[in-house]
Amino acid sequence: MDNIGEADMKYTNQRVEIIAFLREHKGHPTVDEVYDGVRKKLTRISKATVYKNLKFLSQKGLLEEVNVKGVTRFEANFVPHHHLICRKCGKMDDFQSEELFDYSMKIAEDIEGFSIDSMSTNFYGICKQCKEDTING
Amino acid sequence: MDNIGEADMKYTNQRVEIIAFLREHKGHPTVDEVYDGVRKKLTRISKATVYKNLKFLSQKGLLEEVNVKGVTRFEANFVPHHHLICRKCGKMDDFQSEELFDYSMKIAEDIEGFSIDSMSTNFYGICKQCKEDTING
DNA sequence: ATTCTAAATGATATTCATTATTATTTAAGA
DNA sequence: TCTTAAATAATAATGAATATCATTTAGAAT
Repeated sequence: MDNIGEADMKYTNQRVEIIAFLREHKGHPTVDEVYDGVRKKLTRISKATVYKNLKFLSQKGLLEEVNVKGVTRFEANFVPHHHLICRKCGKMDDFQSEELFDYSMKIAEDIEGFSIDSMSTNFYGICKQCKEDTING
Repeated sequence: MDNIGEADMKYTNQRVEIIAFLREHKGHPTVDEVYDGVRKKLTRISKATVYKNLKFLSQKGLLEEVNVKGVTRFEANFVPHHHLICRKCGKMDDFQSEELFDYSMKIAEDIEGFSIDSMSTNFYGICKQCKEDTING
């Protein structure tokens, strides 16, 4: 079995496939996208199982839940990273910057009343595709 | 009438009160909290009107919509700021740092394919209250 | 001030993402 | 292999958010 963590839980095919799918698809899939993807390998999986496991695995710290424009998405990328979010289409890309991470965490040291353990920056703007769409009508 | 922007729209009592409420309550209220608050002044306001206006005013750029732990919240704070988010209770506090804003936007200049116009940092950790609750049982 | 009308509201119905329920199945330890 | 708590599949239930539509109103025109 592929090691997907040491948490106290059963390593069912459903969980293994859900995590594998998210590791192969970095584009912050929605529940339905995970469901459709995993169903190619486990044709009989229930959508309720996908919902329960995405929530369960997020609580266990094996996944991360994000929300853009009211849509819930999931990712399994645990290298500290930031997000580029398009105001128009809602697309969310990852963006790596150790420099920004380090700087931000240093700022966080001075914050009182909150024990900060991680951070992530959201950059907002318009993606290349949407800009082109606007120009071309 | 208090100036709440120059957008092309009717300045109804409902909209004025919703914006006023959010300016007086910086704690990122939920739809229900806005509804309960505004109802003290406009007892006959419909919750559908609150929903419609929160969405409408967000699209007009007069409010901002945020999501924590699957709960939608709104704010009217347009001074650039960051968020302190408690992993346990979901509380979201604002945190100001012009320094961090400037640094991040400078990093953003080098990003290609996205025209960045704003940013906000989310810091994750445990708030004072939750830490005390953990210690005291 | 009065009239006019597109826009907004209130009340309610509807939608649909998410959660709960429950009988059945299964992972993993004895 | 046996045992059992945990997980799954199928489906029902919930509830946040949206749509519908008759009524009202902000703001412009007369």
